Amino acid sequence: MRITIKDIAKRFNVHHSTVSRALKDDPRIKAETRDKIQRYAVENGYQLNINALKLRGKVRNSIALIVPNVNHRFFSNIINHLTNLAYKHNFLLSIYQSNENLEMEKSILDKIIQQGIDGVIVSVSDKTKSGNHFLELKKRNIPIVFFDRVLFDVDASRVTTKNSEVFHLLVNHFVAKNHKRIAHVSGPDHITVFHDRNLCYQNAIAAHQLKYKKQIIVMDDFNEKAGEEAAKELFSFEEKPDALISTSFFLTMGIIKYLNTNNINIPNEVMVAGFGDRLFHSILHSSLISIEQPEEEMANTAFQLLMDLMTALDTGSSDCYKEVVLANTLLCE
Amino acid sequence: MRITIKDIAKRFNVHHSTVSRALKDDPRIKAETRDKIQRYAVENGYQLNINALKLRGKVRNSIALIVPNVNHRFFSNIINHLTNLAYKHNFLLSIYQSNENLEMEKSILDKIIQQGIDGVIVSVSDKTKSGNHFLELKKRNIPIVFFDRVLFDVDASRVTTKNSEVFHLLVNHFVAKNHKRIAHVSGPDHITVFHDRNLCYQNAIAAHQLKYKKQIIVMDDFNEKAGEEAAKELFSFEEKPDALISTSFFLTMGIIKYLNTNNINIPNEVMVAGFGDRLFHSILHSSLISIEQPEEEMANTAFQLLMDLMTALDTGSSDCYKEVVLANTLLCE
DNA sequence: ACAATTATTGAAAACGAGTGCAGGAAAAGA
DNA sequence: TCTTTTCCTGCACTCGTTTTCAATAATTGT
Repeated sequence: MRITIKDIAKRFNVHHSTVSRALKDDPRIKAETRDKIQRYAVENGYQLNINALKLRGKVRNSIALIVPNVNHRFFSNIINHLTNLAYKHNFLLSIYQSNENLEMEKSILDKIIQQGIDGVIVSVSDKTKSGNHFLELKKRNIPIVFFDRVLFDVDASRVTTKNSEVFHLLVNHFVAKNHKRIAHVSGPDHITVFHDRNLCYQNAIAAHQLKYKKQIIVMDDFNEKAGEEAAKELFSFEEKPDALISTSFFLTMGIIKYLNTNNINIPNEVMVAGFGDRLFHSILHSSLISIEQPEEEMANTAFQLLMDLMTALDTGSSDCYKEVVLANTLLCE
Repeated sequence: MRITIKDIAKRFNVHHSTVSRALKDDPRIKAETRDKIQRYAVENGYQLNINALKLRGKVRNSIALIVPNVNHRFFSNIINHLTNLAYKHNFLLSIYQSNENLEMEKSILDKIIQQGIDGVIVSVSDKTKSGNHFLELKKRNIPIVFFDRVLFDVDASRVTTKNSEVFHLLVNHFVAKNHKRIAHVSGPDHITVFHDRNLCYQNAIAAHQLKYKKQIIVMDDFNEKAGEEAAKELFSFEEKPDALISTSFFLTMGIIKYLNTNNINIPNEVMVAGFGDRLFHSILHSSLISIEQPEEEMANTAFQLLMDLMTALDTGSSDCYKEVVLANTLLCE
């Protein structure tokens, strides 16, 4: 069974407060007493009960990371970096997956509040349109950092990426190769990342004065099947595209699958650019163009912003929410 | 700030024990009192402090899942299923990533013990050779279920898969197509899953009385680069293989990349089978053979075994550790 | 030798919630 | 009217740890 400070106290016929002090190297405790208590504690695998500390509000060492799905290179990269950061700073990073499900997201929030989490880094599900359920965190002064898919109706820090340059470069690249019928497979506007990408697509097309403008918005699951169907739809049009931009990795998978099975040549008949995963892209097809998100920088920023919010809590300063916008980059061959 | 039971008590000039009972629908509390307290609690977003309960040992609702890396289809599938199961059973599933790092694994265990986790489902890192650091969990009566990569020197339940049939079928399949120089790219024996696969490879080769037997054991990171190098080594031999079995997804990626860049035709020159991911395999190359692990069944089993261990704790029964071995399956087009 | 200081430890309250037991008030029974 | 029951609520302790304050013992200074 779990050994407590009182067990140790009983063992040496001292008061448990003495043990508490001995274990914390309090100079007031006699060296002899301190040493024997510390030795005994180590030998018997004493671990303090953090619930007792949290009850007294004396500890801040746990961070929750909530993502829609770990099964996604962008998020798993973020997880890798944040895991390392947390380890380095001696925090415990607990990861939660909302499964793109609003009810699950709410349930996770409820439960981590109960557990007494000290800070939250979150990318919301695609069903999340308002941030009401995040207000419970605010009430309890639990700092929030949104990243990638963010909400604007909650006081919190935010890290996002912008695509204005990247879409311009991309369209430039296509046009230079004489591919001017550029289509866009994306997600609905209420998800912030897609909002930006959709807008940037429109702008880039307009800036180059292209007539062709076709956008498929996938509403439900951004999976491989949806990608296949989006491609199918695009190639059922009279004017078929000769360039594709896909804003989600699994959609890209489906698109590639459709193109392969229908013997549509990449990149001669159609050039393809996708958000997501350089590695897979390079294995899948050498001429696939990648739009890369700066995951490491995002993770670093998100972590730093959370630390800032936490120290702001301690020092009592307020109005310390920050917004950081990073730029995505283009990677053609 | 966080509202407590005592705040509510003060508001209505009652004792906090009355509030506690009112919130739990204790029939002894007058309906009128109960209702107004409950209403007030809801309106003010009262959430009980689970640390107070855990301190008294009155609650069991949190499970930790520790995996080497979420960035792996097998593990992310396990995560998906376990997340759903936990949600259904009203548990909080916290996911931790050890980054294939023993020190991190230890640090995670330390911290989740502190947090007061109630049960652990774990697949150990590739650096983990002994289970000493899991004994701290045992001391505290925290039940453990190992899955996939398991340890045998710790009292715990275990879920694994076996490959004896699957390797026989696979070699059969290769031989039937007249591919008899079958090589194996795998990991070191101290990782249980690779131990089984290596053994099954040897057995299957022996059973078919094939002379060709070449095994590349990747020791460090099972990443794409290692796969590329393994393939390079295999094809530097005088007797080149005409069939490959890869036991890790990222190794397969690297192998495919090597084959593609060196214009070695799949499946004519070399047939390839890989553990991992049917979806990616099918996109990568139509003739890729997949060895599929029953993730959903594993997740279900692991969860059930953990529940069993927990109820065993409550009822005081002991010696309830179980071992479940599931079978992997072959998927050739 | 007596006061003043220092070294060392103990006692008790606090954090939030649950619960057995006690007790007062109101309602029912005699 | 008096007793008994029922209803409702309060008290006090518990969990593990920290921390302020008090208290004793030992040591130093004069």
